Amino acid sequence: MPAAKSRLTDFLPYLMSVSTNAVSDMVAAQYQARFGLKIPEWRVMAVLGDAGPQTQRQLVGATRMDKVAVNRACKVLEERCLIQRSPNASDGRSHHLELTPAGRAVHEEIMPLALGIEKRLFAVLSVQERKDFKAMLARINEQVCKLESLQAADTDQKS
Amino acid sequence: MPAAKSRLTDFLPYLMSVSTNAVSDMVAAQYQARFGLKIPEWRVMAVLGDAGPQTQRQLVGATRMDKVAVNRACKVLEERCLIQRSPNASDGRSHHLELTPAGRAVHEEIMPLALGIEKRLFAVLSVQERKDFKAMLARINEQVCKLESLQAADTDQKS
DNA sequence: GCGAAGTGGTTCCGGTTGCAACCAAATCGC
DNA sequence: GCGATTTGGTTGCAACCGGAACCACTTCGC
Repeated sequence: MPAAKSRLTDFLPYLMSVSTNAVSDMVAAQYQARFGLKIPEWRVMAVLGDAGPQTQRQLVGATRMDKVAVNRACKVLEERCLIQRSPNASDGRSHHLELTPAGRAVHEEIMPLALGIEKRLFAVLSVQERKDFKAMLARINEQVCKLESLQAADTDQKS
Repeated sequence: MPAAKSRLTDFLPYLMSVSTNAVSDMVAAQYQARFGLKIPEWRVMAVLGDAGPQTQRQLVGATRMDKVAVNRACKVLEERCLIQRSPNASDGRSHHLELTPAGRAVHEEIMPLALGIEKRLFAVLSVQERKDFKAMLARINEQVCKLESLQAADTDQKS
Protein backbone atom coordinates (compact mmCIF):
# COMPACT_ATOMS: atom_id res chain seq x y z
CA MET A 1 0.00 0.00 0.00
CA PRO A 2 1.44 3.36 -1.03
CA ALA A 3 1.72 6.20 1.45
CA ALA A 4 -1.59 7.99 1.74
CA LYS A 5 -1.67 10.69 -0.91
CA SER A 6 -2.39 14.18 0.22
CA ARG A 7 -5.73 14.92 -1.37
CA LEU A 8 -7.24 18.31 -1.96
CA THR A 9 -10.30 17.08 -0.11
CA ASP A 10 -8.26 16.71 3.06
CA PHE A 11 -6.68 20.10 2.86
CA LEU A 12 -8.20 22.27 5.56
CA PRO A 13 -7.91 25.66 3.86
CA TYR A 14 -9.73 24.15 0.89
CA LEU A 15 -12.47 22.66 3.04
CA MET A 16 -12.95 25.93 4.87
CA SER A 17 -13.19 27.79 1.63
CA VAL A 18 -15.76 25.45 0.14
CA SER A 19 -18.01 25.44 3.19
CA THR A 20 -17.74 29.15 3.77
CA ASN A 21 -18.53 29.97 0.18
CA ALA A 22 -21.55 27.73 0.33
CA VAL A 23 -22.77 29.46 3.49
CA SER A 24 -22.05 32.94 2.17
CA ASP A 25 -23.83 32.29 -1.10
CA MET A 26 -26.89 31.09 0.73
CA VAL A 27 -26.95 34.07 3.08
CA ALA A 28 -26.34 36.49 0.23
CA ALA A 29 -29.17 35.00 -1.80
CA GLN A 30 -31.60 35.48 1.09
CA TYR A 31 -30.69 39.12 1.69
CA GLN A 32 -30.75 39.88 -1.97
CA ALA A 33 -34.14 38.25 -2.45
CA ARG A 34 -35.83 39.82 0.53
CA PHE A 35 -34.25 43.23 0.88
CA GLY A 36 -32.13 43.78 -2.19
CA LEU A 37 -29.14 44.12 0.10
CA LYS A 38 -25.71 42.67 -0.52
CA ILE A 39 -23.57 41.35 2.28
CA PRO A 40 -21.37 44.44 2.70
CA GLU A 41 -24.48 46.60 2.89
CA TRP A 42 -26.07 44.31 5.37
CA ARG A 43 -22.96 44.28 7.53
CA VAL A 44 -22.91 48.03 7.70
CA MET A 45 -26.55 48.13 8.70
CA ALA A 46 -26.00 45.46 11.34
CA VAL A 47 -23.22 47.44 12.96
CA LEU A 48 -25.04 50.76 12.80
CA GLY A 49 -28.14 49.17 14.28
CA ASP A 50 -26.14 47.56 17.00
CA ALA A 51 -23.62 50.19 17.95
CA GLY A 52 -25.25 53.44 16.85
CA PRO A 53 -23.76 56.19 14.68
CA GLN A 54 -20.26 55.53 13.39
CA THR A 55 -17.77 57.04 10.98
CA GLN A 56 -16.63 55.04 7.98
CA ARG A 57 -13.31 54.48 9.66
CA GLN A 58 -15.03 52.88 12.63
CA LEU A 59 -17.10 50.75 10.31
CA VAL A 60 -13.95 49.47 8.65
CA GLY A 61 -12.75 48.26 12.02
CA ALA A 62 -16.08 46.76 13.00
CA THR A 63 -16.81 44.94 9.75
CA ARG A 64 -13.26 44.00 8.73
CA MET A 65 -14.07 45.17 5.24
CA ASP A 66 -11.92 47.29 2.97
CA LYS A 67 -12.52 51.01 3.33
CA VAL A 68 -13.56 51.17 -0.31
CA ALA A 69 -16.16 48.48 0.28
CA VAL A 70 -17.50 50.35 3.29
CA ASN A 71 -17.65 53.57 1.33
CA ARG A 72 -19.57 51.96 -1.51
CA ALA A 73 -21.98 50.19 0.81
CA CYS A 74 -22.68 53.48 2.59
CA LYS A 75 -23.27 55.26 -0.67
CA VAL A 76 -25.84 52.69 -1.73
CA LEU A 77 -27.56 52.73 1.64
CA GLU A 78 -27.69 56.51 1.61
CA GLU A 79 -29.20 56.56 -1.87
CA ARG A 80 -31.84 54.16 -0.65
CA CYS A 81 -32.45 56.40 2.35
CA LEU A 82 -31.67 53.69 4.85
CA ILE A 83 -28.85 55.64 6.46
CA GLN A 84 -28.03 59.33 6.65
CA ARG A 85 -24.90 61.35 7.20
CA SER A 86 -24.53 64.16 9.64
CA PRO A 87 -21.43 66.34 9.87
CA ASN A 88 -18.85 65.40 12.43
CA ALA A 89 -18.25 68.41 14.63
CA SER A 90 -14.91 67.16 15.87
CA ASP A 91 -13.49 66.20 12.47
CA GLY A 92 -14.54 67.97 9.32
CA ARG A 93 -13.29 65.21 7.05
CA SER A 94 -15.69 62.54 8.19
CA HIS A 95 -19.39 62.17 8.85
CA HIS A 96 -21.44 60.29 11.36
CA LEU A 97 -23.52 57.64 9.68
CA GLU A 98 -26.70 56.43 11.26
CA LEU A 99 -29.84 54.54 10.40
CA THR A 100 -32.84 56.55 9.29
CA PRO A 101 -36.25 55.49 10.63
CA ALA A 102 -36.70 53.51 7.42
CA GLY A 103 -33.27 51.97 7.97
CA ARG A 104 -34.12 51.09 11.52
CA ALA A 105 -37.30 49.41 10.33
CA VAL A 106 -35.33 47.30 7.87
CA HIS A 107 -32.81 46.51 10.55
CA GLU A 108 -35.53 45.25 12.85
CA GLU A 109 -36.78 42.99 10.12
CA ILE A 110 -33.46 41.81 8.88
CA MET A 111 -31.85 40.80 12.12
CA PRO A 112 -34.43 38.12 12.93
CA LEU A 113 -34.10 36.88 9.35
CA ALA A 114 -30.34 36.68 9.78
CA LEU A 115 -30.63 34.81 13.03
CA GLY A 116 -33.17 32.47 11.46
CA ILE A 117 -30.84 31.66 8.61
CA GLU A 118 -28.01 31.09 11.03
CA LYS A 119 -30.15 28.84 13.11
CA ARG A 120 -31.25 26.73 10.15
CA LEU A 121 -27.74 26.52 8.73
CA PHE A 122 -26.11 25.50 11.95
CA ALA A 123 -28.90 23.32 13.24
CA VAL A 124 -26.67 20.34 12.47
CA LEU A 125 -24.35 21.41 15.26
CA SER A 126 -25.21 21.09 18.94
CA VAL A 127 -25.03 24.15 21.16
CA GLN A 128 -21.69 22.99 22.49
CA GLU A 129 -20.36 22.28 19.02
CA ARG A 130 -21.33 25.72 17.81
CA LYS A 131 -19.48 27.21 20.72
CA ASP A 132 -16.40 25.09 20.04
CA PHE A 133 -16.57 25.87 16.36
CA LYS A 134 -16.69 29.58 17.03
CA ALA A 135 -13.78 29.32 19.42
CA MET A 136 -11.71 27.37 16.91
CA LEU A 137 -12.38 29.97 14.23
CA ALA A 138 -11.17 32.64 16.61
CA ARG A 139 -8.01 30.72 17.39
CA ILE A 140 -7.29 30.13 13.71
CA ASN A 141 -7.75 33.82 13.13
CA GLU A 142 -5.27 34.73 15.79
CA GLN A 143 -2.81 32.27 14.41
CA VAL A 144 -3.04 33.81 10.95
CA CYS A 145 -2.34 37.23 12.41
CA LYS A 146 0.63 35.87 14.30
CA LEU A 147 2.08 34.18 11.23
CA GLU A 148 1.47 37.27 9.14
CA SER A 149 3.48 39.43 11.51
CA LEU A 150 6.30 36.88 11.53
CA GLN A 151 6.35 36.88 7.76
CA ALA A 152 6.35 40.66 7.61
CA ALA A 153 9.36 40.66 9.93
CA ASP A 154 11.02 38.15 7.58
CA THR A 155 10.61 40.27 4.50
CA ASP A 156 11.66 43.38 6.41
CA GLN A 157 14.86 41.63 7.30
CA LYS A 158 15.57 40.68 3.70
CA SER A 159 14.92 44.12 2.30
CA MET B 1 -30.36 44.87 31.58
CA PRO B 2 -31.52 44.91 27.96
CA ALA B 3 -31.74 41.72 25.95
CA ALA B 4 -28.32 40.84 24.53
CA LYS B 5 -27.97 42.55 21.18
CA SER B 6 -27.19 40.37 18.23
CA ARG B 7 -23.75 41.51 17.21
CA LEU B 8 -22.10 40.95 13.88
CA THR B 9 -19.18 39.47 15.77
CA ASP B 10 -21.40 36.64 17.00
CA PHE B 11 -22.82 35.83 13.61
CA LEU B 12 -21.36 32.55 12.48
CA PRO B 13 -21.43 33.10 8.73
CA TYR B 14 -19.53 36.32 9.32
CA LEU B 15 -16.97 34.67 11.56
CA MET B 16 -16.45 31.88 9.06
CA SER B 17 -15.97 34.37 6.29
CA VAL B 18 -13.42 36.42 8.19
CA SER B 19 -11.34 33.43 9.26
CA THR B 20 -11.49 31.73 5.90
CA ASN B 21 -10.49 34.86 4.05
CA ALA B 22 -7.55 35.30 6.37
CA VAL B 23 -6.45 31.73 5.77
CA SER B 24 -6.97 31.91 2.01
CA ASP B 25 -5.05 35.15 1.71
CA MET B 26 -2.14 33.68 3.56
CA VAL B 27 -2.08 30.52 1.47
CA ALA B 28 -2.49 32.49 -1.75
CA ALA B 29 0.40 34.77 -0.82
CA GLN B 30 2.69 31.80 -0.29
CA TYR B 31 1.86 30.13 -3.60
CA GLN B 32 2.12 33.37 -5.43
CA ALA B 33 5.47 34.22 -3.89
CA ARG B 34 7.08 30.85 -4.39
CA PHE B 35 5.59 29.52 -7.61
CA GLY B 36 3.62 32.35 -9.16
CA LEU B 37 0.53 30.16 -8.91
CA LYS B 38 -2.91 31.32 -7.91
CA ILE B 39 -5.21 29.15 -5.87
CA PRO B 40 -7.33 27.88 -8.78
CA GLU B 41 -4.16 26.88 -10.61
CA TRP B 42 -2.75 25.19 -7.60
CA ARG B 43 -5.97 23.27 -7.03
CA VAL B 44 -5.90 21.93 -10.56
CA MET B 45 -2.30 20.83 -10.17
CA ALA B 46 -3.05 19.19 -6.84
CA VAL B 47 -5.84 17.12 -8.36
CA LEU B 48 -3.90 16.17 -11.47
CA GLY B 49 -0.93 15.15 -9.37
CA ASP B 50 -3.11 13.15 -7.07
CA ALA B 51 -5.55 11.50 -9.43
CA GLY B 52 -3.75 11.47 -12.77
CA PRO B 53 -5.06 12.72 -16.12
CA GLN B 54 -8.50 14.27 -16.05
CA THR B 55 -10.83 16.15 -18.34
CA GLN B 56 -11.92 19.66 -17.43
CA ARG B 57 -15.32 18.31 -16.55
CA GLN B 58 -13.79 15.97 -14.01
CA LEU B 59 -11.70 18.79 -12.61
CA VAL B 60 -14.82 20.85 -12.06
CA GLY B 61 -16.19 18.05 -9.91
CA ALA B 62 -12.95 17.51 -8.04
CA THR B 63 -12.17 21.14 -7.28
CA ARG B 64 -15.69 22.51 -6.86
CA MET B 65 -14.70 25.41 -9.04
CA ASP B 66 -16.67 26.93 -11.86
CA LYS B 67 -15.96 25.46 -15.27
CA VAL B 68 -14.79 28.83 -16.50
CA ALA B 69 -12.32 29.03 -13.62
CA VAL B 70 -11.04 25.56 -14.40
CA ASN B 71 -10.68 26.43 -18.05
CA ARG B 72 -8.70 29.56 -17.28
CA ALA B 73 -6.46 27.81 -14.78
CA CYS B 74 -5.73 25.09 -17.32
CA LYS B 75 -4.95 27.60 -20.01
CA VAL B 76 -2.41 29.34 -17.77
CA LEU B 77 -0.83 26.07 -16.69
CA GLU B 78 -0.58 24.93 -20.28
CA GLU B 79 1.09 28.17 -21.32
CA ARG B 80 3.59 27.68 -18.56
CA CYS B 81 4.13 24.10 -19.74
CA LEU B 82 3.16 22.62 -16.40
CA ILE B 83 0.34 20.56 -17.89
CA GLN B 84 -0.36 19.26 -21.38
CA ARG B 85 -3.44 18.20 -23.28
CA SER B 86 -3.79 15.02 -25.21
CA PRO B 87 -6.80 14.22 -27.37
CA ASN B 88 -9.52 12.15 -25.82
CA ALA B 89 -10.08 9.14 -28.06
CA SER B 90 -13.51 8.44 -26.66
CA ASP B 91 -14.84 12.01 -26.90
CA GLY B 92 -13.60 14.46 -29.49
CA ARG B 93 -14.90 17.49 -27.57
CA SER B 94 -12.65 17.14 -24.56
CA HIS B 95 -8.99 16.52 -23.81
CA HIS B 96 -7.11 14.67 -21.17
CA LEU B 97 -5.04 17.04 -19.07
CA GLU B 98 -1.98 15.80 -17.27
CA LEU B 99 1.13 17.11 -15.58
CA THR B 100 4.24 17.45 -17.70
CA PRO B 101 7.54 16.39 -16.13
CA ALA B 102 8.06 20.05 -15.20
CA GLY B 103 4.57 20.10 -13.75
CA ARG B 104 5.23 16.99 -11.75
CA ALA B 105 8.42 18.54 -10.40
CA VAL B 106 6.49 21.59 -9.24
CA HIS B 107 3.82 19.37 -7.78
CA GLU B 108 6.39 17.49 -5.74
CA GLU B 109 7.69 20.74 -4.38
CA ILE B 110 4.40 22.41 -3.80
CA MET B 111 2.62 19.69 -1.90
CA PRO B 112 5.04 19.67 1.01
CA LEU B 113 4.85 23.44 1.08
CA ALA B 114 1.06 23.25 1.20
CA LEU B 115 1.12 20.74 4.00
CA GLY B 116 3.66 22.84 5.87
CA ILE B 117 1.43 25.88 5.64
CA GLU B 118 -1.54 23.87 6.79
CA LYS B 119 0.43 22.52 9.70
CA ARG B 120 1.58 25.93 10.84
CA LEU B 121 -1.86 27.49 10.41
CA PHE B 122 -3.69 24.81 12.32
CA ALA B 123 -1.06 24.15 14.94
CA VAL B 124 -3.35 25.88 17.42
CA LEU B 125 -5.79 22.98 17.15
CA SER B 126 -5.13 19.56 18.61
CA VAL B 127 -5.31 16.50 16.39
CA GLN B 128 -8.75 15.71 17.73
CA GLU B 129 -9.93 19.27 17.26
CA ARG B 130 -8.77 19.33 13.67
CA LYS B 131 -10.71 16.16 13.06
CA ASP B 132 -13.82 17.59 14.70
CA PHE B 133 -13.43 20.84 12.85
CA LYS B 134 -13.21 19.05 9.54
CA ALA B 135 -16.24 16.97 10.36
CA MET B 136 -18.25 20.02 11.33
CA LEU B 137 -17.36 21.76 8.09
CA ALA B 138 -18.58 18.72 6.20
CA ARG B 139 -21.86 18.68 8.11
CA ILE B 140 -22.40 22.38 7.50
CA ASN B 141 -21.76 21.78 3.85
CA GLU B 142 -24.34 19.05 3.67
CA GLN B 143 -26.82 21.22 5.45
CA VAL B 144 -26.37 24.02 2.93
CA CYS B 145 -27.00 21.58 0.12
CA LYS B 146 -30.12 20.32 1.83
CA LEU B 147 -31.48 23.82 2.42
CA GLU B 148 -30.65 24.81 -1.13
CA SER B 149 -32.66 21.97 -2.53
CA LEU B 150 -35.59 22.83 -0.25
CA GLN B 151 -35.47 26.40 -1.42
CA ALA B 152 -35.31 25.36 -5.05
CA ALA B 153 -38.41 23.26 -4.49
CA ASP B 154 -40.06 26.32 -2.91
CA THR B 155 -39.43 28.59 -5.85
CA ASP B 156 -40.44 25.86 -8.27
CA GLN B 157 -43.75 25.65 -6.48
CA LYS B 158 -44.34 29.37 -6.68
CA SER B 159 -43.54 29.64 -10.37
C1' DG C 1 -28.87 7.52 -41.00
C1' DC C 2 -30.57 12.10 -39.74
C1' DG C 3 -32.49 15.81 -37.29
C1' DA C 4 -33.06 17.17 -32.32
C1' DA C 5 -31.45 17.45 -27.88
C1' DG C 6 -27.61 17.29 -24.76
C1' DT C 7 -22.78 18.00 -23.19
C1' DG C 8 -17.74 19.60 -22.87
C1' DG C 9 -15.29 23.53 -23.65
C1' DT C 10 -14.60 28.47 -24.85
C1' DT C 11 -15.57 33.22 -25.23
C1' DC C 12 -17.96 37.35 -23.96
C1' DC C 13 -19.51 40.53 -20.83
C1' DG C 14 -21.30 42.71 -16.72
C1' DG C 15 -20.52 43.06 -11.93
C1' DT C 16 -17.49 42.99 -7.91
C1' DT C 17 -13.27 43.67 -5.63
C1' DG C 18 -9.32 45.95 -3.79
C1' DC C 19 -5.05 48.47 -4.53
C1' DA C 20 -3.08 52.87 -5.50
C1' DA C 21 -3.39 57.56 -6.42
C1' DC C 22 -5.72 61.44 -4.97
C1' DC C 23 -8.20 65.35 -2.30
C1' DA C 24 -9.35 67.69 1.83
C1' DA C 25 -9.06 68.36 6.58
C1' DA C 26 -6.41 67.76 10.79
C1' DT C 27 -2.18 67.35 13.40
C1' DC C 28 2.72 67.83 14.12
C1' DG C 29 7.21 70.31 14.36
C1' DC C 30 9.37 74.21 14.81
C1' DG D 1 1.06 80.40 12.94
C1' DC D 2 2.77 77.91 8.73
C1' DG D 3 4.71 74.35 5.98
C1' DA D 4 5.19 69.11 6.28
C1' DT D 5 3.16 64.88 7.45
C1' DT D 6 -0.74 62.06 8.51
C1' DT D 7 -5.41 60.45 8.13
C1' DG D 8 -10.52 59.97 6.56
C1' DG D 9 -12.74 59.56 2.54
C1' DT D 10 -13.28 59.19 -2.62
C1' DT D 11 -12.27 57.99 -7.31
C1' DG D 12 -9.87 55.40 -11.09
C1' DC D 13 -8.35 51.42 -12.72
C1' DA D 14 -6.97 46.68 -13.44
C1' DA D 15 -7.71 42.00 -12.06
C1' DC D 16 -10.98 38.57 -10.94
C1' DC D 17 -15.21 36.01 -11.14
C1' DG D 18 -19.15 33.68 -12.79
C1' DG D 19 -23.43 33.55 -15.61
C1' DA D 20 -25.01 33.24 -20.24
C1' DA D 21 -24.40 32.72 -24.99
C1' DC D 22 -21.93 30.12 -28.17
C1' DC D 23 -19.43 26.36 -30.90
C1' DA D 24 -18.15 21.66 -31.76
C1' DC D 25 -19.02 17.16 -31.07
C1' DT D 26 -21.81 13.32 -29.34
C1' DT D 27 -25.92 10.85 -28.25
C1' DC D 28 -30.82 10.02 -28.54
C1' DG D 29 -35.26 9.09 -30.89
C1' DC D 30 -37.32 7.58 -34.63
